[in-house]
Amino acid sequence: MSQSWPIVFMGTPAAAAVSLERLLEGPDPVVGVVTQPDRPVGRGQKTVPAPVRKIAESHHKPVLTPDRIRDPDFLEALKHWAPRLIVVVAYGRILPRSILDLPPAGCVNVHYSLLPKYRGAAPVPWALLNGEERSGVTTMKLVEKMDAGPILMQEEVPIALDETAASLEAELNSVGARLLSETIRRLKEGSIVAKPQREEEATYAPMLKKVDGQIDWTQSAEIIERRVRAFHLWPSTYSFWNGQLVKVFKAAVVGAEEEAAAGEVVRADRGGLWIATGRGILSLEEVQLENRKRLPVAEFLKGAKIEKGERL
RNA sequence: CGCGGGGUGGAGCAGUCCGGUAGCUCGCAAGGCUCAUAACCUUGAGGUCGGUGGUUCAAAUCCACCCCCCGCAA
Repeated sequence: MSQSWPIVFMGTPAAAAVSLERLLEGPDPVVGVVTQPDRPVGRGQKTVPAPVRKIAESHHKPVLTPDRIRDPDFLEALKHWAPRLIVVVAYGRILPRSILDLPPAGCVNVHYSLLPKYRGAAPVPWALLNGEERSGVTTMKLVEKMDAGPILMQEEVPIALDETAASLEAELNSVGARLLSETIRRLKEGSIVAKPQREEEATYAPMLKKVDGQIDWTQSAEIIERRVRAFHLWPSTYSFWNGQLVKVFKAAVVGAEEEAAAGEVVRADRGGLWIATGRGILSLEEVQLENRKRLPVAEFLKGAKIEKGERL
């Protein structure tokens, strides 16, 4: 009954690449892909193509990487592709009205939260940081205001007690890819009624900064442990010892009491590496010293002469 | 040419500046103590010190090049 819809995909990071791969399986043709220009990345400032670009090129799809989203030449090229629908997943830029209005079926966005909660750039870490019990994926129609468009479909994902940003994002990637193709299928058959978001319930998940990862030991052990899981992918949770950067990749709240100042080492032996916090004790379980490998704390303690009473 | 750190017995590290018989905390093996133990005591096995070349009477250590790993940055 419904014919196939030519689709243009816009996205950049690995999370978006998962959705793109799913779309490439059909049934609708991906007629073009838009992603951010390659940028110098990593040690030695090598220029590496964005994940979405790699996928697109391996499928021999035309790719555009406009420096400026309002570039007239880019808009012309987009029109030339004549998409019926544009799919946007973590493209990294706000789209102007000229693009939103271009495809007859509009623009669909995939967002990793249960909108209207956690609008913005970093919904995954913020959900973990706040100790949420569930997250999810929402597909919506794009409007000019960020993540505020009417909801098409939504699916919940429970958050485990030991969930990290990495594990949750992986889960949301696969749910998101599936929900996206489901959303397109139902859009084509006209069986979705877009539901406006309840503005009064909106919350925001702003982009993280590097310094957000630095541990404030006066916070409670429980909160710090959440930060470790929330910032697992980026910016990672860190502190300093002897002037050296120490990243914490895994930690646990210890059910014990100890008289010590926040940030003081209260134990560093076979039993583990325990640090006093503003409330409770945090056991560091996987750490990485600057320039060193990431190690289980038992290994770390064999080489590092860290002792009770020192401060982080 | 973005900045910087590191590769030393199975693991994590010290030793490198000021060349000269390889050390620490563990692990492993055997024995001992113990009701017992991840505890303690003895003894032991295990290393061409990332690779190649150079300097030197002598190189983990100095010089050159190469390989691999990592922190910052993005």
